[in-house]
Amino acid sequence: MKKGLPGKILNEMRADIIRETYPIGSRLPSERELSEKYGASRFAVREAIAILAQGGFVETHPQSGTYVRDFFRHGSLDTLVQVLRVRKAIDRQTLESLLKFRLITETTAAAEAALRITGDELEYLKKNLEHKKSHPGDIAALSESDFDFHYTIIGISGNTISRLVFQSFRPVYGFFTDFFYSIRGVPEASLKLNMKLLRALGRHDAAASRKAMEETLKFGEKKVYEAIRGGGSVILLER
Amino acid sequence: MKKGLPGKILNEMRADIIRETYPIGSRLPSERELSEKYGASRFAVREAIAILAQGGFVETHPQSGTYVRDFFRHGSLDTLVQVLRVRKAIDRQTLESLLKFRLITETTAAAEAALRITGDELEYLKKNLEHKKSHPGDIAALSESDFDFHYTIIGISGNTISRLVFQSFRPVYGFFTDFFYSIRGVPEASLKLNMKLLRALGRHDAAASRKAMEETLKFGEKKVYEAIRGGGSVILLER
DNA sequence: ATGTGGATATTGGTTATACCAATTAATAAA
DNA sequence: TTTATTAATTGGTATAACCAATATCCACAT
Repeated sequence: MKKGLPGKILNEMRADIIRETYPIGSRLPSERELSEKYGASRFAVREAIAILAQGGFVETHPQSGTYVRDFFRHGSLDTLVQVLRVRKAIDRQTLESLLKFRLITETTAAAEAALRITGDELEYLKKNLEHKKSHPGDIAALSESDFDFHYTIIGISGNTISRLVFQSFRPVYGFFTDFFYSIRGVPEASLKLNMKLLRALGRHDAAASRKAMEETLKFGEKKVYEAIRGGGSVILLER
Repeated sequence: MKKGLPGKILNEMRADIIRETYPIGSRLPSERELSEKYGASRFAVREAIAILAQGGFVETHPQSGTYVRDFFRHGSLDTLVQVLRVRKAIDRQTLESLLKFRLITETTAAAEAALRITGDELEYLKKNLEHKKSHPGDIAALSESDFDFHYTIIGISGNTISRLVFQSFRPVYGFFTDFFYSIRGVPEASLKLNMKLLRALGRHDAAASRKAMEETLKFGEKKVYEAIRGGGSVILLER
């Protein structure tokens, strides 16, 4: 994250854009006005705008103004993640996309990982689950371990693209897992499924690993869908 | 892409970092030195550095300097794409990752698309292939149509994540397709496979669509691997 | 009343200069 | 040799100013 004064301005402006305080297509106040509003110099504002432009949130027309772009249309994965961060909500279609995406990429990753995993890597995953086991009530610890567990398996699978995509979601991953692990019975059941997966990886059994990952993810899907049943088209991610 | 003077500086500096003219971990020259080197003001340099920092290429330590980060480790998908743009080369592992990734995501997308595709969308894809057919020798046209064809199908599938990931590769997609369509016999064979896929989509046959997409992508893989056989660990993407 | 041309104010793009605070390097003192 | 002090360097920030292109508005001619 960007630090300092320009970083503060950046965050505020980005939030204003995402919350549509500045609607798509509208013109932002001039740099001079913005600098006055934020009590900062024009350059702090310019730096923030430059980064917003890079991120696909605005586009600048010299001698005319800076305009809000359709960031859903022109944005990247990082844009989506930033939108999720600010809104702390996800629409149903994007949630379904995400869960389906995880299913196909991570089951494949598990199968690949089974063929490649080393003793050290097995040991690392084992420690990860032990840590989970020893912190049954600590949601934050469970969340962090969960990310690490899945990220590590994708890393072992060797697929650079999947790894980078998964990495992109790190800033909002906790939104989902905090919610998930707060559901009664989930930490225990989840740990059990993780251990099943770990054993399959230890046997270098690709088919069983794929199956175990599928079970793990489908269990997660099921619990999440149950919890948000009737939640409308937009699902809040805040606790 | 960033325009103007800061944009020029940004591109040069990013290229220098990616080419390891400034090695990972090293300190960049001071802002004052850089501004002199590029014949620009310190602010133009600062704007460029701010964007580089946002992209995970550098990190700034006040009163000490700006240092090159390990952008492969901390970077996102966009980082990888920018690296490919500059290097015009891809290592074997990343190429394999990319092809495998496409296979699992796009076969699934084709199956989903078959269930959702509308008459207008079918018509659009049909026109796309007709355009391809009428420009048999025009590599640039074939490349652009190819991206559009696959991107449209992913869009129809409704998976937002897959769509955003595919979108991220747009800036370098041509590197691959320009190479691909230059191979003798490929344009014709590829078109034939695309048409088979289109027919399957038209019948709303998910299984056949998945199969046809698989054939299309595996044909591409095969041709690419044949062409780069013995090409070492790094494959050049330049023509 | 309407359309047109041109003066004027506004906007982003860029530079120059300056000061601060913290870090680092050089230097002097113990 | 070690420590304490000083000086130079660095990124962070602000003010002021000018340019060139754009948008706006008003006077003028139709």
